Amino acid sequence: MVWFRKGLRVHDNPALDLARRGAARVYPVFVLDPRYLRPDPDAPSPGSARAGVARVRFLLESLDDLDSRLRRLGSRLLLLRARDDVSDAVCAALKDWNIGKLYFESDTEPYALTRDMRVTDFAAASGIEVFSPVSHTLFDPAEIIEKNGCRTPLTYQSFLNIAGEPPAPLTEEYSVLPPIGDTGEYELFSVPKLEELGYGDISQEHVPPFRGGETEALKRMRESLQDKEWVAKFEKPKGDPSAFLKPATTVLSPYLKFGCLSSRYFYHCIQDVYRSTKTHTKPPVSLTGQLLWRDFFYTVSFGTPNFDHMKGNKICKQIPWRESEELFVAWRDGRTGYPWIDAIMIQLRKWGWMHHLARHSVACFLTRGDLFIHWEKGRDVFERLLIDSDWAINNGNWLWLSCSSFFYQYHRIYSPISFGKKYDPNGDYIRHFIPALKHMPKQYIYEPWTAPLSVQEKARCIIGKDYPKPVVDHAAASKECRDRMGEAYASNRPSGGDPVKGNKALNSRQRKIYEDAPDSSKSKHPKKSS
DNA sequence: TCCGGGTTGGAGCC
DNA sequence: GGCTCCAACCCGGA
Repeated sequence: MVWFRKGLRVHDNPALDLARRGAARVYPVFVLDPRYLRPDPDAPSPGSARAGVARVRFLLESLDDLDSRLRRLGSRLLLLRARDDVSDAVCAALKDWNIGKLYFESDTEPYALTRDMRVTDFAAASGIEVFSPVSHTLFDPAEIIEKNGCRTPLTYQSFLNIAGEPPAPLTEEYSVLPPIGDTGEYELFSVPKLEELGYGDISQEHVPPFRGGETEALKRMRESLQDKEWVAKFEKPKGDPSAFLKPATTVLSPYLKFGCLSSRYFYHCIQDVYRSTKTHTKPPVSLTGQLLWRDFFYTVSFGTPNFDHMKGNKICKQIPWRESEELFVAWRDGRTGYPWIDAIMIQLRKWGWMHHLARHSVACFLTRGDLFIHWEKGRDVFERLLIDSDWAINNGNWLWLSCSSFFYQYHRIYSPISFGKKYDPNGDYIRHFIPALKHMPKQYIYEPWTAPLSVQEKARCIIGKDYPKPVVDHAAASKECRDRMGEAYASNRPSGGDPVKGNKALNSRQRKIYEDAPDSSKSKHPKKSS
């Protein structure tokens, strides 16, 4: 049996390749997970508690495509439906079909580790051999950590220093797979339509411009790599987050997330392009650098207990984030009154994808920039709605953007007004995703509350009625956030609670008293005074 | 203990 | 578009 979970592809699929070499009959299985798919009527948008309909749609398209590709090779996808736990369904099929060898791609996410452990325990007890190759990432996270003296690398550079060159992908193409075995009494489902999954009326839901599946992934990759100069000059931080008709990146992330595209194959193809150009950019900003970032976050997340939480997470700054359901919901639903922020959140809701820097803008705004709301709240929204949502990368970037880990320059705050304006002064991106602002003149489109009433009337958009007033004043809110971050950092300093050391840092209360003192401005380094 | 480096800030200047 | 300054963070290596 080949058990598909991620890795929804035929190319560079070591689990599938090992299975076809090792058996006369192969059962390619995918189990629909009710924990992932069960409709949640209380969710803020159609879908399950874990996934919005855009990502469910992408998954179903990917399964459909995988099934067609397997059928072309004389096989097919055997789709099972778990009643509750996926591992139970796999174990039942292993037993009922009398399987001798089980192959699946290794998955390092906590949910997957628990699920897979149940299956491997059952297999061991039943005398079933298990093969679980690493092929979702360039490297094996466990191996990287071991090479680093059993310490998890916590900076990109230290990760690069030990990573080296990734293994080559499997490139052998084959025209036939062993046929499927006897499935006995099992009812074989075809891939369901989204409409059949019980998400209610989804006819009004926007269909994202990205279609799931390996076929689409390979096509998209080839199109991206065709422009060799673009590939060679790619610098991630220089991309335009407001570009939506033709995004500034490859938008291969959803395909990498589901494994429709092999990261090793993609890396290999980029290297091919580099060989044909005189010069090319390098990590961290280059295209290969992006794949290495992905592996970096997979490695750190694997080596860090409670990576997806602030509490109990050793690498995460403990910050007293503020509770505000009202502000949180305004952010989540694209009603902050800052058009740049709201347009991005609406793009997320509709497309399940936004440019990386757009994600930065809204993540900074929610956390350390303006609202001072917990990054875990934002993480949950992204995790549910993004079609490329990936546990390691999503959590890693929320830690980054909230200045909780990896990145600490909390005084660098994205302006919800000027950051978008420098890429898109006319506000076309905003006009596209927020129709209410379509006729707002460009000089007011990023700050519509400053438009005179006559202008608002002419644009048929009254602020406070047709489009919300800003929920906070950015200048004041960001100043307050900076102060709060400074206090939180002071409390996090290891020497903060140790009275023995002479150079102890001031805790937040002491610091406040110190800074309120009349002549505090004379010393630039209060923490050094003893 | 010091110093250089850190994928992606903003504002003002040329 | 690129430079500098702003105010100042943490980490890793020496």
